Amino acid sequence: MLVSYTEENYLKAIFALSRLYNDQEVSTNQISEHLKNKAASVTDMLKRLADKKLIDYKPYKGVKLTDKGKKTAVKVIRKHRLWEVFLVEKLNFKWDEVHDIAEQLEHIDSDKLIEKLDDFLGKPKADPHGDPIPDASGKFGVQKSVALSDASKRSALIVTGVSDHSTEFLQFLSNSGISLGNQLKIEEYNDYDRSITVKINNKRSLFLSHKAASNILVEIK
Amino acid sequence: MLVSYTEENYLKAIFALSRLYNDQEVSTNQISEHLKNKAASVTDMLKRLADKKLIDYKPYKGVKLTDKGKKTAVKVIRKHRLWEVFLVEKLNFKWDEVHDIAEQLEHIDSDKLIEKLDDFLGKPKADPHGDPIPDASGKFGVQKSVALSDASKRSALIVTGVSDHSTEFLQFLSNSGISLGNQLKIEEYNDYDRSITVKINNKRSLFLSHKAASNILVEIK
DNA sequence: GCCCTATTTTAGTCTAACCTAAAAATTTGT
DNA sequence: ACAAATTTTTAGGTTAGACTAAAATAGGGC
Repeated sequence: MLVSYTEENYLKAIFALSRLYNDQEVSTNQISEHLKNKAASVTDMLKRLADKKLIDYKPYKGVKLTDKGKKTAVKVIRKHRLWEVFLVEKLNFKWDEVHDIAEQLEHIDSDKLIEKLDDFLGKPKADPHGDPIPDASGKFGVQKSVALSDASKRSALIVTGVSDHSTEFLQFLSNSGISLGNQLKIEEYNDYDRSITVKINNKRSLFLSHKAASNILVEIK
Repeated sequence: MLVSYTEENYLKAIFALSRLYNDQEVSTNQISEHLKNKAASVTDMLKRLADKKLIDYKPYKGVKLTDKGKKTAVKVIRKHRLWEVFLVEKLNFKWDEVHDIAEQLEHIDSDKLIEKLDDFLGKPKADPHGDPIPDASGKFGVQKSVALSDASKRSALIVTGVSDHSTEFLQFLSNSGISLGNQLKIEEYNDYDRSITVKINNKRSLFLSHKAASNILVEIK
């Protein structure tokens, strides 16, 4: 069965949101904010996706992707990230220019094309933003930790370690309420002094200097 | 003003048909056959394209592209052919596999992408089928190819392209052992059904129906 | 010039994907 | 526990782009 451009975007949004919120059910409003359309339109589409067995949908209770829906979403993500690598490494785009173009290219429908592109690029493991590229079977490779200051904005992150082991820093973390295993999401990135605001476990917000952020290690969930 | 995927396909069809028929007005039926839509749907779309000043449309009298429409059509053709070069030269697709994929890629909307792709490919002058690639300003290089069915007997001819890009036809050519750059010479011309016999590279002889010959483009050596 | 045939347009439907406004269900606060 | 606030769904409308069936127009042959 064919999945439209628009349906793919909904599946991708649901996949991203469910990762962000600990694999919980995703609500209609979350999707509507993410895609910037009205909640009523989302309900409409959810019914269509449920008919196609791409999601499990119980009215008022949110949605989850089925295996079929997850497979479709992951494939779109694979295509998106491979195209981003192509744009940056082969066509010399800057990493912050490629998103909108990849947003279009990700919907090109040809399995043979994806695999040949993957070969051409040398089977890269991550895109230019550091986000992992799932393999042809849909598996994401093991994550390598990066500094929080280098992490990409849209992903859900897990605190895995620190690179400054001083008592002062560890105390600072403790006072700030950050500990190993916490989930972080970058909310804002200030170009001026490279400070950031993060949300911890989807609850509190916290301001962090670049210095602090550069010493916190995270991996993409 | 934005031009949709579907509108681009209509403009491309009108451009191709008007070239095929000496820049005359293109009829509703010609377009409907070319795109395999019903004539009523075509009329519908012609009105929309006329509203957007992409075509000149007089009911019952056929259509012509305006300068704006021609510019849009040529840009789509440029994109299509550049992507075909990419697919064949970089991703190692065979020349008869690329049409359907390029048909999707041609609608990706980013001027910067086209120009960077053009640079990456070394600003090619023709696609893998021998069709010329217009430059960024929309100019085609000189083209003097004619249909094999219209070529004169006895001259040495070089295969430069095809006018039917269907997989079926390209496969047929491949099976018949005809490829770009081959030298052909017309040996016999049968008035009854306008079929011909050609000699390929001064070696093998091959029988070709008028239909096949009319879709092979050659230039006089 | 007029009839016949082929082409083209009009009129009315359909579906996907959006929208607004109103109703229904759920969650929250006290 | 129940009223208020929030979220979600329903109902009904819009647009692009397709369709079928019927009406209008154009063009060729006599």
